[in-house]
Amino acid sequence: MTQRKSKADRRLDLIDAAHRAMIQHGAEGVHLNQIAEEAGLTSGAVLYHYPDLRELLIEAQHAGMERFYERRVKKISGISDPADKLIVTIRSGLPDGPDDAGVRLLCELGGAAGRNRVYATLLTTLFDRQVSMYQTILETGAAHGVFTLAQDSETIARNLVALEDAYGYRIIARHHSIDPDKAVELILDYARLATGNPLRPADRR
Amino acid sequence: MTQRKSKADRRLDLIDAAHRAMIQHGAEGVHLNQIAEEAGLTSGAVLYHYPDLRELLIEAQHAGMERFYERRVKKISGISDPADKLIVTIRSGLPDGPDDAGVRLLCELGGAAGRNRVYATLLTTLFDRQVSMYQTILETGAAHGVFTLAQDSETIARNLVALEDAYGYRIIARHHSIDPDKAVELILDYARLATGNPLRPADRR
DNA sequence: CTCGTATTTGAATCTCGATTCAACTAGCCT
DNA sequence: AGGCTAGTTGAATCGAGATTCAAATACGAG
Repeated sequence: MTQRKSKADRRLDLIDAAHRAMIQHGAEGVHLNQIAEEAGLTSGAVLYHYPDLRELLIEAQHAGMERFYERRVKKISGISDPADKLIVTIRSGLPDGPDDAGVRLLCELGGAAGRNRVYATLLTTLFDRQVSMYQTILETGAAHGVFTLAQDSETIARNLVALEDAYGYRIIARHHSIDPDKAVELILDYARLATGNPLRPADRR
Repeated sequence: MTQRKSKADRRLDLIDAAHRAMIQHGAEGVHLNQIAEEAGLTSGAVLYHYPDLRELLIEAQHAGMERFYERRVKKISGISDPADKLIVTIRSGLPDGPDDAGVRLLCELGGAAGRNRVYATLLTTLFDRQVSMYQTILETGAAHGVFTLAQDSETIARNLVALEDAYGYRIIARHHSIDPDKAVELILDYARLATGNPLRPADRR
């Protein structure tokens, strides 16, 4: 028999297992047995901890989203120059490539949000948090005089997050001429107009 | 017994029925019986025409996408002023509201595209066609001297389509402060920077 | 009008995943 | 050590939906 764990520990394991299973089989198409296998348990054990599967799936989505956001925050935390920060932030919001697991899951959620209010709320919250993140960067840059905002910071921030989202979908769908680098370039083209800053990526200065 | 139809006619009916069923039950969650009911037939009859259900679903998605695109083309076909045309085009790419059936289906597809190459291709094609549509408008406007493009037309066009897509998702997810009007405003804010044209919506001139 | 066949039905069957639950056991408590 | 209990198993059951197919029938051809 698999090693036993406390209820709390096991639930954390299961959230993780469900997350991995969803990435492989789709947010909505995932099966109980796939989650059980991913956790190294049987379906009965999963049900013991989560009699309602939907609850587990929601927690797993929530965790995945949190992870995505935290990683972005961490990546930019050490950067002080607003222009650099903006560039790195844009890059960190895009998938690494068509197989980026985290972003793929977010895309799946986007599709389900039309039918599922909980997912819709999760995504809306994530969107708003990302907007705030960008707003902070934009306003800091404006205060330091490196950005000259052509529009109010909320408008720019929303458009930046929107562009990120949309190009994420394109990359996941394997658009032949839009890869992560190209997407960064496209988004930066907007950011340059909006901030009045040339925003040269670090490796080209 | 339901009225009999020729193979070709019935297949058209079924594509339509599948489209309606997908809108109600989700692009991937839809069931054979739901399609049959929508078509006024039994499941056996559906299978008779489409032994492989996936083929029907793909054709239905294709049809839905075509319809979406054609409607946009029609809406802007009578407009000659490039600024007006741009504004109307932007509006026509957004859902009417959270329950807009056509756009909801497209959103579902976006989620599935990560796992399904056919859907990915369909969406990529749609994206590129929309980009071309915008490029034409932008370059016509530039040629007439009403637009002063801040970037090459492909960049602007791609960003416009991307913004449209992303705000479509937000609207479908019922973002509390982004409705179709607000989304148009946000996209126009970018379009103004990119075209150098004030782009006043018709009702405010 | 009648035959022949393409289309449709509906009931039987199949499939597969969810759900239940009695039995089993790992690990804690005393 | 021995018992207690929470966690886990696995086999049985359930159920929803897909699939099959013989029978029924609408409709066109001749």
